This record gives sequence, C-alpha cells and structure tokens, in this order.
Amino acid sequence: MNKKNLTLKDIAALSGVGKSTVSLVINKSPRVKTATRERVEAVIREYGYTPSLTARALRAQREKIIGIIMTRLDSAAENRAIRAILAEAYQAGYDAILQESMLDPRRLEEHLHVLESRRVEGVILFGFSGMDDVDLTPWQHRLVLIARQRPGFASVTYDDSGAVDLLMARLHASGRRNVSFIGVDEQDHTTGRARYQAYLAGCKRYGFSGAARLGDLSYQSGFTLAETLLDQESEALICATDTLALGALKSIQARGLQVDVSSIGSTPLLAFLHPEVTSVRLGFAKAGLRALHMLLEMQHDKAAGGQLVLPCSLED
Amino acid sequence: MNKKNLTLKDIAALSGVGKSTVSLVINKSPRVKTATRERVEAVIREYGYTPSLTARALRAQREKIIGIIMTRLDSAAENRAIRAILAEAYQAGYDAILQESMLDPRRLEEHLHVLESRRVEGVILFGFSGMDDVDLTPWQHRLVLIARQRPGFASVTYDDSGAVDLLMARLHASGRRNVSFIGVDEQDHTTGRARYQAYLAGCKRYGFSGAARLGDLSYQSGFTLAETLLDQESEALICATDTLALGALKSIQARGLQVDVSSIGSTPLLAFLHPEVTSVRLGFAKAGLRALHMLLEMQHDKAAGGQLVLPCSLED
DNA sequence: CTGTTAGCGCGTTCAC
DNA sequence: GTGAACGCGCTAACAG
Repeated sequence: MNKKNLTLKDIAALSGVGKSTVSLVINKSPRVKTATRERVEAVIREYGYTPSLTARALRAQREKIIGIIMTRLDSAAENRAIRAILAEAYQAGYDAILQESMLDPRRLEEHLHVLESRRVEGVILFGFSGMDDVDLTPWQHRLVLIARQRPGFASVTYDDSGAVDLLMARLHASGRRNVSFIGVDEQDHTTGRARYQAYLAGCKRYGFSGAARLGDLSYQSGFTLAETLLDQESEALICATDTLALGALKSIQARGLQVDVSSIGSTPLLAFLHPEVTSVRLGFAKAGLRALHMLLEMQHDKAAGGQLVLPCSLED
Repeated sequence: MNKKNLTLKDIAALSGVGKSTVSLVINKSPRVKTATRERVEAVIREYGYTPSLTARALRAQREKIIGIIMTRLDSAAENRAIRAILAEAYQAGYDAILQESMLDPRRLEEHLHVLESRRVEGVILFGFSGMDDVDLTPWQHRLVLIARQRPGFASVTYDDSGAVDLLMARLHASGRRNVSFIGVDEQDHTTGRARYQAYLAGCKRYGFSGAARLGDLSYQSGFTLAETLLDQESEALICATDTLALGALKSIQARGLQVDVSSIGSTPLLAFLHPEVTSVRLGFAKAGLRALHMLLEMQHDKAAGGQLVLPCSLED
C-alpha cells in the first residue's frame, strides 16, 4: 500500500529497458525510438514515478536551490521582494530555502553554514546592521546582498538618500518651510543613518527648519516620537518608513494636527489607511528580481554581479 | 583559488586515513582512536570541509527538509505560524522549502510535485477554499493541513465558530442587542462560512438584531461593507478578520460612528492602531508548532496525526 | 541509429 | 580502522 518511492531502475525493469534509456526518455533525448519512448512514458505515468532531484543534484554537482535569508518574515518590504524572487526562481527551476536572521549575526552564520551543507547554488541575503563582522568570503561569488553593500560583493540597494530627496524637493516645491523627520537610529546604516543624513542635507539645501527624532523600526516608536516632536506649528513630517508613518499618523490623528506626512516604502496598507500620505516607492519587488537575476548570472560569469542601486520613484 | 568543494574522500587522503574513518569522526563514533580523530578534525577545520547533506540524504533515503506551502507570503496569520515552524524545524535539524500557492490549486499541484521530486519528508499546507479538488492521497501520511480539514488527513484548525461565540457572548454580557457582522464569502468554508454561520446562530441564541455583509479578505472590502452596513443606530460590529476590521474601522472613524468593534486574529497592528477593539487570538504560532510536531511524529508513527482544533482565547 | 553496460558523485555501513 | 557495496540518476563509451 505504501507505494515506496520508485527509482529509475524500477521503471527500467518495469518497461523492459535499461536504466539509461529511461534517463534518456526523461531528459527528452531525441535518440530514443518513439515506440520505446511511449512505452516508458506510459510506465512512468502509470506508477507515478518522479525522478529524485537529490540524486540528480549529487550527480550534477549542482543543487538547484537557493537560500534566502531574510531579517524578519513579517517585514512587508522583504515580503514583497521574496514574493518576486520565489515566483521567478520557480520559473527558472529553482527552489528556495527560507531562513530568518532576526537581525542576529550568530543566526546568520548558522544559516549560512546550513546552506553550505546543502550545497545551495547561491544566497540572497537581506542585510542588516549587526552583520558587519560576519565573514562572507566563502560566498563572495554566489551571494547577493539586498539593502546593504559590501566591497567586493554583489548587491542591490535602495536609494535611501534619493528617496528622502524626492520628498524634500516635493515639500520645497509646495512651499513648505518647516519639515520634521522621524527616523531610525544611526546604527542602522541605511534606513537609519542614510535617510537621516539625507534629511539633514536637504534641510540645509532648502533652508528648512524643523527637528528630528530617531528611534527603532516599530510603529510604537513612530507614535512616541511623533508625540514629542510635533505640535500645532508643525507643517510637514517625513518618516523614514511606512511603519513609522503609521505610528506617527496615529498621534497626528488623535491630536487633530494638520501635518503633511510623507514616508518611504509605499506599502498598500498605508496607502489604504492614509491615501493622503505621499510615500516613495523603493522598488522592493524589483530589488528581489534583480538580486535573483544577478545571482543566476553569477553562476555563469563570476565577474557578473556588481553593486546596483535601485532608483526610487513617487509615481504609482 | 576557487576552493572547490572538498569531499570526504579528499579529507581522507589529506589526513592519511580511509573514507570511512573520516565518516566515523564526523559522526562522533567512539570507535576511533583519539589521536586519529584529532588529526582528522584538524584537517577538516583547516580546509573548512562541510559534509554534503545531499549525499547524506541520498544514502539515508531521507531528506531532512519539509515543504511549507502558504497561501500568501503577506498573510500576517500565516506569517506567525511560519515563524514558529521555521524556528522549531531548525532546532530539529530540518530546513524548509517555502512556496506560495496564491490560492491557486494548479500552483499547489505544481508545488507538491516539486516537493515530491525533492523527496521532502513532509509538507505543511495552509489550506484554502479552491483546493478541494487537489488530490493529496500520495501525501496522506506526511502532510499536515492548517486551517482546513480533510477526512483522513492530519490537520490543525482554528476554532472559527468558537471565536465568534466568544465575541457574541461578550456582547451579550455587556447588554448589546444590535450586532452586525462583516465577513467573507461562504465559498471560503472556514473564515467565510463557519464564522458567518456562527454569527447567525449566535444572533438566534441571544436574540440579537443586526445585519451581515460578506465580501473578500481585503481591507478595502471591510471598508466598503462597513459603509453600506453601518449607520448611527449600529451598536456593535463583529469582523471575521482583523484585516476586515481595519477596513471597517476606517469607515467608522471617518463617519464618527460609535460602534463596539470586535474581530478575530489579534494582530499586533490592529491592537496598536485600535486598542479598544477586542480581537480573539486564534493561536497562529501555536498552530504552526503543533502542525510541525504532528508531522514529525507521523514520521515515526503513521497513526499519529489526527485532527486538532486549537482553542481560541480572548486574554492577552 | 538505438539501446546497454559501466562507472561516477559522496557519505554511510558492514563485514573483515 | 578499512575496503567495498550501496542509494539513484547521469553520461561516456560501446555493442547490436
């Protein structure tokens, strides 16, 4: 009853041919007589045989698997990137092993080790601040970083300062003078420092007044910071992420303030709850796609890769 | 330079012993002289050798991999379950291949086929309405369904009607008489029909008046339905999911209605944005955990499994 | 041109 | 502590 997994050899016996003939049939080699092919195919269908990718991988010295290490499963941004990656990888015949680093370098190391054991062909790694000490050298030519750069490594990054610039320019154009900012601690080099510094630079350039507060990535943080940062005088607020914006907007709404809020991420949820908010699209899905493409190219050409900075945009 | 993957054989040669000795060392067999063991271990460390799980799996006839097929990567509920599963699976030495069905039975079939090729040990499948025609027989003893039952299959389901009952009882206790409902089309048997029917039954039991509207799972739908369903007279509203509640609350807030809203899911986001809302915890994380445990037990004991219905709760 | 035999890839296991 | 067989599919070389 428990139809134990059939093997190529079994199929060969059942259809009265040699192992290799079955293999040829499976791999659609034209060098098999049609009659034979059909007989073998019939047997395969009848017994529901599926060749073992494990054996194939062993033989081919090549697992068609990639590892994806995200920081957090519930990051909306990474989610969108992953979705694009999974779909595309699937098309290319790859499967993905998913892991979560939880921003913990130790966990990252462990995960990389597992992926090494599995002989995955490549890794897509969502970078985070604490990972700078992790040695990625063994992966140099089969790893693509997302959201973070490292010399000598392929990467796809978002245009953090460009995104802030877009928002600042827009506020300048609409005549704002007072522009505040809610962001993330500068220990986070991208979402944190880069966006904050871009804000500071923009203030100088456009002559904006306004204050800034930095916290963590949670909406709670957005709320708390907004509470102390904003008052009746506040004209405009830029949030480093949509999540922060969601928190800040709660405070704004509760106090009935009139503030022009804009943020970065362009999450569907934010667009739904607060359509009046301008949010920059960083291109998460595209980032995932490009990262995967890079990775696949790097298989064939070690020189491929490079550091791609994705353009951001305001349009829908 | 390209330190190609070393094999057990290489290590054996480098340390001047036989393949099997290296294998014994790796597997911590006590039958190796300490001196030899240390020499081999030194070589392994020096060259950074990692045994191939692929080869091991082929030999052992057993891949320590499970497949997880979720409906949508961005489902907060599934996300929480997955997170629990990944962490626990990792502890047990398993890795997970993740796939997204997008509620499409065809995609589900394809994914199962891939998992079959990979010879995964088991599958955790997040059920959905359109999947009834998909033949799961070959997976009968190595698959656990979540959020959906099927005769003869192991499953972990949420207590849909129990959750609604909790909310209805609470409203009854606080003296409500007019209770409306926003749900999901009955084609969805669990989130849709079960919760809706529980609402109808509750109305009869407690003598509630109130109307209901069904739509899809989006917050847009929640909003739209609330717009037509609620008015100044509305006392209380039950939403089949937190997402719907989020949509409905937007309408409620915009119109300044006073409605006691409750829902099912207990998402952190909802708790943050609308702490006044009562939301039932269905136990997503626990569901994931239990599903994984079932699956692992089923490896050893075909008879394990069964249909577990998770209790829901109101407390934090 | 069609199909078979043999050996590989890599870690495990068992008899010697 | 070791060689050899094994698990499964691929493929070069070879026979009909």
